[in-house]
Amino acid sequence: MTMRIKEILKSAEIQSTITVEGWVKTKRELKAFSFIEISDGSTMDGIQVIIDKDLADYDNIIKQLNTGASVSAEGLVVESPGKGQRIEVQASAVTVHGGADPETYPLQKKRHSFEFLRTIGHLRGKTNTLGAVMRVRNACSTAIHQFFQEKGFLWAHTPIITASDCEGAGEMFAVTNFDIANPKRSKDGTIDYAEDFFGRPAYLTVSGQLEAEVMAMSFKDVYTFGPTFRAENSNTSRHLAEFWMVEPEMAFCDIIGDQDLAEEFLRYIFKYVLETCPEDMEFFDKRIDKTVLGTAQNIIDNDFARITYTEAIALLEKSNKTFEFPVEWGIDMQSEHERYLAEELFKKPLIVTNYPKDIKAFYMRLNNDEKTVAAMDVLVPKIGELIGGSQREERLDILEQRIKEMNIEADDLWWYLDLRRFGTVPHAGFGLGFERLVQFMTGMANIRDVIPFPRSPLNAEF
RNA sequence: UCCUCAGUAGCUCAGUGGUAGAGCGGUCGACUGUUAAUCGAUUGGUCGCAAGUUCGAAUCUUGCCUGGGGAGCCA
Repeated sequence: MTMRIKEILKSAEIQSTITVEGWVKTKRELKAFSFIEISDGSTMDGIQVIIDKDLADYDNIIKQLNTGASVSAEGLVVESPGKGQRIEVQASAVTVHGGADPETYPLQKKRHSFEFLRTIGHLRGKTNTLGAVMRVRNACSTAIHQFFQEKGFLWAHTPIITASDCEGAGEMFAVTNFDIANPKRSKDGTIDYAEDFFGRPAYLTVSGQLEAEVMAMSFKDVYTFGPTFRAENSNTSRHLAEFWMVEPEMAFCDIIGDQDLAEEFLRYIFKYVLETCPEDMEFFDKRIDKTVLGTAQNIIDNDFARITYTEAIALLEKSNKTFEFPVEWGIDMQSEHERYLAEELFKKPLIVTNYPKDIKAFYMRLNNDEKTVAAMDVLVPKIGELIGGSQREERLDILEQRIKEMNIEADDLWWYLDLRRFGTVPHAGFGLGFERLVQFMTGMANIRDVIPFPRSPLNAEF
């Protein structure tokens, strides 16, 4: 295997002969020779290759080496006399694998809008910004696994297809092998799901949490990291129909331990990415959002603010700001409220805990005041809710009571309730929207630009 | 789904009732160890789609489609 360009730029020895493989970023033709900049996605910078006019078939090769063409170039590594790069390659043999007609190749040597790049999703990974995004995204994934593995968490592969429609986290996509124009029907005309593949209605998962709880009851500390699906007709810069979610779940853990983990987790990831992708992070800070590096450092250096929901409402009430949605105890906080707290008041991530029970899910642990539950949201500037978690209700009688109050079908949850019958224990966990994390970290304004193949309403082209 | 703004050359946009424009890109040439090279010339259009008003519509009206921003829902 040949060296990646990142390695070549870092450690190729002067006067050694190497082979560069990649795609042409720019070509600059001079009279006696040409400069070709080649990149392979391993790093932001390309490598400069000099092709001398003496090279066999020079005119034909140069004619093909337009932006986007694929090429292998063998040559001698030399110190670069020009500014802007330490080394360059004096080509001795060049193979063009595939040209890219400049009349029709959509990527130009200039800035493109992200809206336009979304229309050429199959090519946009070749751009500086999307390249940097994908490398940071990769580093985030690695950091997540490394963080949990170092702590002894078990990576639990929770199902993508689920038959329980009681997860309560949003609209679901149906999964069926019926001919949807002609599904099997009962005598009364309704669709007969007993005849469907699973013998019952099935859906794409909206959360792996309930299954993660199952795994935590055997393995103590577990996490999920996989795709999640929401069918809401939601069109915003922070929603996807298919996104990746990270969900740790810890037995013998309360809401305080949950918050501690969330904070340590985010700090670890930011640190890892700053160490492994410094050029990409500098690029974001310089070209995308000037607060990127400051935000990262802020997370690494400072504790998150921690307040209760009740305190948050009090802060909003005395803020003297007029909100579109009026503030009073019991409301579900709106985006404008969360953003005020995170962006203006605290100017850093904050964790809000102990929300009113009526606005939270059935599985969250009821507090002693019997009005609030042990929920926690991590709110960050610009994104809003990055993490949502809770201590889970481990007491069977109270959980059954809550399920009844919220009119949820308890029969479907028999296995979930069994966890409280057989060796129940206080436990807690949270869910993190992976793309929101990448968005927050890179400063990218639209979540569709931090995933290679975004899925959103009317968008599944690539 | 709601509110709002937009859709004109490959890209980014100007043109707001009277002959469709600029910059970038592409092409050709010149020049130069260049680096989003530079300079000159040149190329390029079903003005989102459909209907309507008008002597005349990119421009005004209506409907639809698509995209951006915001909201809701959520991670």
